[in-house]
Amino acid sequence: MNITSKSRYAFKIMMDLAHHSIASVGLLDGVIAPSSIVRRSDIAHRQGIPTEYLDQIMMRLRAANLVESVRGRAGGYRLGREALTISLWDIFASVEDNIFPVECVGHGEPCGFENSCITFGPWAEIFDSMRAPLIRMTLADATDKWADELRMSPIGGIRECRGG
Amino acid sequence: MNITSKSRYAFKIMMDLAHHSIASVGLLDGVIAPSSIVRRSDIAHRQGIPTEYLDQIMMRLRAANLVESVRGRAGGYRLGREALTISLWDIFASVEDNIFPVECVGHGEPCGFENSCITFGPWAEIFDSMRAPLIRMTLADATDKWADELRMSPIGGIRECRGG
DNA sequence: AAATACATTACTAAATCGCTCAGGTATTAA
DNA sequence: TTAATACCTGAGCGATTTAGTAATGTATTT
Repeated sequence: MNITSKSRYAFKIMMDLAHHSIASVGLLDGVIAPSSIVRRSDIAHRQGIPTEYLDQIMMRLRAANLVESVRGRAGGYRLGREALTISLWDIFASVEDNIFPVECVGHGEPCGFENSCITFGPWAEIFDSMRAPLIRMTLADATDKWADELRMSPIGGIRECRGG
Repeated sequence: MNITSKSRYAFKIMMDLAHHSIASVGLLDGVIAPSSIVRRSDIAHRQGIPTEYLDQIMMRLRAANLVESVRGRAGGYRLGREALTISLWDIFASVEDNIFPVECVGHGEPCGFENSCITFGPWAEIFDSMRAPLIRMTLADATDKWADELRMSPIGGIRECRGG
């Protein structure tokens, strides 16, 4: 399962958006207000992502309907649907080019050696079992479980953190 | 979880050795005969791995005690311990340089932004949950479950299969 | 119309991957 | 003893991918 910086950044972006969606929920009793729009430059600054690189990642997230964009002067981004319905697999798969490092799994292109390859059978099960927890864990899970860590300062941020 | 061709080859190698270990089991009633020694050139030929590249992978597998080598004219390799005690995680981790694509997980080196990083918490759980099935699945599981696919012709093999 | 946002394509330096090459050491059958 | 065959090690290299820049264009709002 190939997870590159695109996935790391995409995850940060979605967590940032989810955090700001939460902040705008429940303004009226029982009413979910529309998620507030977050400027891309704010996300880029807070999460330490080069703005132009963030654009490329946003393009993919948008193509997968994971985010919605609002153009114009007061534009920005918001979540494309509820955080509860967005899995980490959705996020990673939408931005990675080759999330399956084994050709015979995923693309569906037969390599022609299915019957003689000693490891053809196992790989499908291996990736299924690795993908399962990613499908199970949602963006809402992540924001809820690590809510304490979501205290993002409006300025500053975490530019130098190359990990998460 | 980075899985490159080193893992793919290593998996093939271990499956090949496991298959030939099985073949030498039970020669005497209730007695496990020592695993037969498999020549590296045979493995390379059967599994379609460049011999010199196989050497490098074998070096790592040996360092992790996943294989034993026997030097000399009739030398070769055999499993370092029972297939039942070798997990896929053991195999992949032994040959991959950067199996964790996120720096703050695995190496234990703090990046210094643990308290402000929005995704620091989730990554540890994500990788734990992806690693778990790899730890759970053993080489013996793979050989048992896909025993039908283990009919390896002594000559020929599966050189061209780039996937598994 | 100016400001600010998003959209898109092309390009590139650096790192990694997959593999080759060259040479070495150890062991044993004959 | 010696030839044969195995394993061991490090350097190097082209192709690919990654991560990020740059330049330019389009859309919307104040």
